[in-house]
Amino acid sequence: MLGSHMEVTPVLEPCGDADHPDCGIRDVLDRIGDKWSVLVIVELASGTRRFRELQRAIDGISQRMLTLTVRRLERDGLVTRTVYPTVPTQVTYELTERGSSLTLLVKQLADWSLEHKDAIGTSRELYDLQNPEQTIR
Amino acid sequence: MLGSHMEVTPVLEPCGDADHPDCGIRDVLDRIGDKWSVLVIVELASGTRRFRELQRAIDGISQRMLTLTVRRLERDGLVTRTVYPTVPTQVTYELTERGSSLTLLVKQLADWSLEHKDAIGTSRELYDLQNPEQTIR
DNA sequence: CCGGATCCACCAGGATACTG
DNA sequence: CAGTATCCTGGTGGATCCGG
Repeated sequence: MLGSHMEVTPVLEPCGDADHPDCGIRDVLDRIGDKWSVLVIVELASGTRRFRELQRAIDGISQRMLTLTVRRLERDGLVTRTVYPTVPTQVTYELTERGSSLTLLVKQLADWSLEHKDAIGTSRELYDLQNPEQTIR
Repeated sequence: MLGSHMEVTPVLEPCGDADHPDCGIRDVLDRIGDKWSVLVIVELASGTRRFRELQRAIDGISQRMLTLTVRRLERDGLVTRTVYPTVPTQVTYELTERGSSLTLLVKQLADWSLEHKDAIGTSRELYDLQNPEQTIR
């Protein structure tokens, strides 16, 4: 304990430097940090959905991005894709158990956000007021 | 309960559509879903850090991105920035209480990732094997 | 040491048209 | 209905140089 600065309770392991190149956090964020993945997961958390149902449920998502998003989730084993040989084609998506375990995390995120949303908004207004002509955003 | 498909326990509220435009999850992800924010938060979770210390601790981050990242965190009230009128300038960054509350979330993310990392890797290999010539990633 | 200012490359993601 | 194929643009982030 001869360090030059105060250390606090190390709830988190160091990561991100050359010695500890990967604490795993970036993995999750690369998976759910994109624009649509969480919304798909949230929707599927309510039950099995067809392609069109997902697209209608998620406002603003393009056909292309829904396809890409759902493919990646399938590749990671977070959702299953079931094709029924009907005509026209019918495809359903469902969370796997692994995917369901993610919904718990997502709920934590949502709770934290709702809890601090207002305060953060206030902080931003104050910051922008005290720092005019800033390009931060 | 006359719906056409099975519903599961609604641990998560619906969100993302026009009726429920915002469940708040995107807010958090816009804040910590970027390339560097979490790493900065993780590093600051161990204690106060100077600008150079942060840059050395976080492998690969450019000066510009560290500045931008830390500014955004400051704007949101997640870190405090303290300037000491020495020469050359000395600046320290520290997590606020709000920022510290985020480290709990980040830890959940890291735990989930480490727990499922291997299985996801296996799923991907299997998927890529069964679906050659794919542009998914 | 701590940045700000510029320039630039890349790619996530939108729009559109077409197919089984 | 459930995609695939193309084209195109805005923004993220890297590299570099400069200044207090």
